[in-house]
Amino acid sequence: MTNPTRKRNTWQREAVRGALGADDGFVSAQGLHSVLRESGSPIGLATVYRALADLATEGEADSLQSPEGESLYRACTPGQHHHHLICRNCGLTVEIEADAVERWAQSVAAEHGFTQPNHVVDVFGLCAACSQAR
Amino acid sequence: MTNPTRKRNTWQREAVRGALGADDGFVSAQGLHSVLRESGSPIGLATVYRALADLATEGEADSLQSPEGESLYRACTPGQHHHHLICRNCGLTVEIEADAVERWAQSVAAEHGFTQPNHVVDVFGLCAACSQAR
DNA sequence: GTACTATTGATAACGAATCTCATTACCGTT
DNA sequence: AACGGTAATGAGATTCGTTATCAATAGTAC
Repeated sequence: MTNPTRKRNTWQREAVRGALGADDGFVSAQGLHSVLRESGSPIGLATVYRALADLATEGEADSLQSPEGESLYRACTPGQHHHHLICRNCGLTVEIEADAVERWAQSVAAEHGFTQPNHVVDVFGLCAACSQAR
Repeated sequence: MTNPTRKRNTWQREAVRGALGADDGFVSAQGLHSVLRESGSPIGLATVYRALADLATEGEADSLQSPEGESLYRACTPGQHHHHLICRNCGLTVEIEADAVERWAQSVAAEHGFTQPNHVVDVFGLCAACSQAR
């Protein structure tokens, strides 16, 4: 049946995946682009945006909006649904489990007749280090 | 001591407050501006942005980011901390209590040494009506 | 190698939100 | 009721993150 080509492997996508995995916090598309360029890669900005969007829809990356409205991305272990504890000063991120919250969101949605709940649960704060530095 | 003037009452602010209270879902600044203009008000867009930002900091309005990154506002009863269940199709909003989630956010932040937790807990879904319409 | 076409990337376009600054008008004071 | 200091307004310009355009490039199947 000559498997129809659906996705091609390019060094650009690998570069984005690699750079995303190398960072342990949330990064913006522009930030990631800068990092890649500074490390010598001639990758284009639009490509970084596209790669990140793809990774996010494929479940290989988590995405969220910073309080300022920027889209931020972070590599994650696929298949796992989890939330984050993020330092609003240095960007340090801790993955947190929230089974209880999952169930709560589901039930609260169902209670009011809502379907396809898509919850946003993230905690921004100051990490221990940044707290002390003040 | 001739109490120094700090805030002035203008019909523009009242108009924004009124329009915000008249809507029972979350609205964008631009949306609210359109509504006001269509109802004959010559209010300016920048003023709507400023009024909404003020209302939000004064605790008279809740604000959140839509999944698309837009800032949305909604009138709320001051002093009460609550979260929302929002229809991503029609904007219908239900205020939900989440004491359990409050405590969870606090404790999870403390567990990891984070201070000043500022959690974002909102559930987007399809309301009963919009679910049926599909 | 060749052909087909998904992907790339420089740049233009878009849109939400903010800034500028001259004008307006609120409000305490006279 | 008029005055004056100044907060507030608003039209337009500006910023900045993100997406669209489209010709050129480069995977992949054959």
